[in-house]
Amino acid sequence: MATITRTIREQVTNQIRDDVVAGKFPAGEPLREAELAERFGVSRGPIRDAFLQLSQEGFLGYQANRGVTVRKPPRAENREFIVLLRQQIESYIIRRGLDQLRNGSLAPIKAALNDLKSACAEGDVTTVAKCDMAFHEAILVACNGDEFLPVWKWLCSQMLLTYSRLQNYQQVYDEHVEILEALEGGRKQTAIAAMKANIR
Amino acid sequence: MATITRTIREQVTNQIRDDVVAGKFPAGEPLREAELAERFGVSRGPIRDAFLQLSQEGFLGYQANRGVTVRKPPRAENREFIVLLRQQIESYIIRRGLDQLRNGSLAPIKAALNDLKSACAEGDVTTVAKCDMAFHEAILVACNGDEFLPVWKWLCSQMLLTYSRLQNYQQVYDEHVEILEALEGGRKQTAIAAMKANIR
DNA sequence: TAAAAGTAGATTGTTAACAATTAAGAATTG
DNA sequence: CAATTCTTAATTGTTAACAATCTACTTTTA
Repeated sequence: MATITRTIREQVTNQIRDDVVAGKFPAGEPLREAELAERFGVSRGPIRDAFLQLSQEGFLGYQANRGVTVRKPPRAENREFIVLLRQQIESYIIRRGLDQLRNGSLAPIKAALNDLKSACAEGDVTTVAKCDMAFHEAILVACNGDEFLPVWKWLCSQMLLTYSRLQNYQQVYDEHVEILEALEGGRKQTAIAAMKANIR
Repeated sequence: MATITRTIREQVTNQIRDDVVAGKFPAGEPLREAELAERFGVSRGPIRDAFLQLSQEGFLGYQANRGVTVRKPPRAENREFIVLLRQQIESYIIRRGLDQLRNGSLAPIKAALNDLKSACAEGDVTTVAKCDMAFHEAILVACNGDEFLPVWKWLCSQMLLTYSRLQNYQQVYDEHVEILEALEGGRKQTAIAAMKANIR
């Protein structure tokens, strides 16, 4: 996945996020600073920072003086609406930014697709989910959509809390190939349609 | 405004957010931990936490080892889209949650409206902006929309970075009265329409 | 002179000790 | 016995010292 992490806070944040997505912590149970600090072999500082950030991202719930807990996934009706919002954001960014997309900027997207291919072959749900998001994020960045990354990430977090995706990894991969090809050919409407179909 | 703050991190976060909204820091200029720590008479810890949170909220931009800066407001075209998203979220929450709204839950909304009235009389843009948002937030909470608060707040932050609202405070207040009356009467469509007209 | 390498100061990142708060059970009181 | 008040252990919040990193400037070198 080639994620460069400058600080140990980022490492810890990424690790905890992955663990939450992987369902390693029971939803509702509190996460203890000291416990995780010991597990990672660091002080409580970076752990606290990670908790704070992941609360903002929507994975954890925070209460003053009472710590954090894993958030429960959104109710089905709300999830539908969240999916809709995410579709709209990605559509908007492609519609507005695809034209400025240089050929060189396709490289990160292709790399993300490649990671996704490996993950699908591997067959690990969590990794597939991560690579799936990374692919979409690469598109957003390439289309100058950085401004929307925080909202987009929040929406993704809520979707990831119930990533009950089809088991057919081949199809997951194929859908993304379709998106990339449309982007590459500059076929804006096709790309948007393929992207919408993929987000669910 | 009656905002209870348990920890000094919350106090500091709120204060800095207000100052950013009030335009007290020039956009692009870095904010220094030590400087603000001294100004508030606290250590750097809570300041760092505040920086981290406000970065997530969209007010500040963060770079590892290089601190934070005030974010530039979104470009006009993006702002339009942000407004659209916020309208959709508030519409959705009212549509889905107004029916369950007990009469007792109207109290916080009325209180917020009262605060807004004072702020409009006072005539301070920043306070009006804050009370405006507080009113909408009260509605979202009353309609069980807590789940969406983080995204909603992010969208608001981006709007607040360019709060170039009409100078007519009387109209601002009147628009909100209209919303409350529709809610009170259970006229869902009217409430949604009034709310959409108010968000811009 | 221009580019590269080194250096000092400023700034952020991390740690560990200390303070404040919370939660749960024991003791007390009516 | 039920409700309330203490007490204590666990946990989070805050602080200040220390470490790592970056920035701008100076020095070196071709």
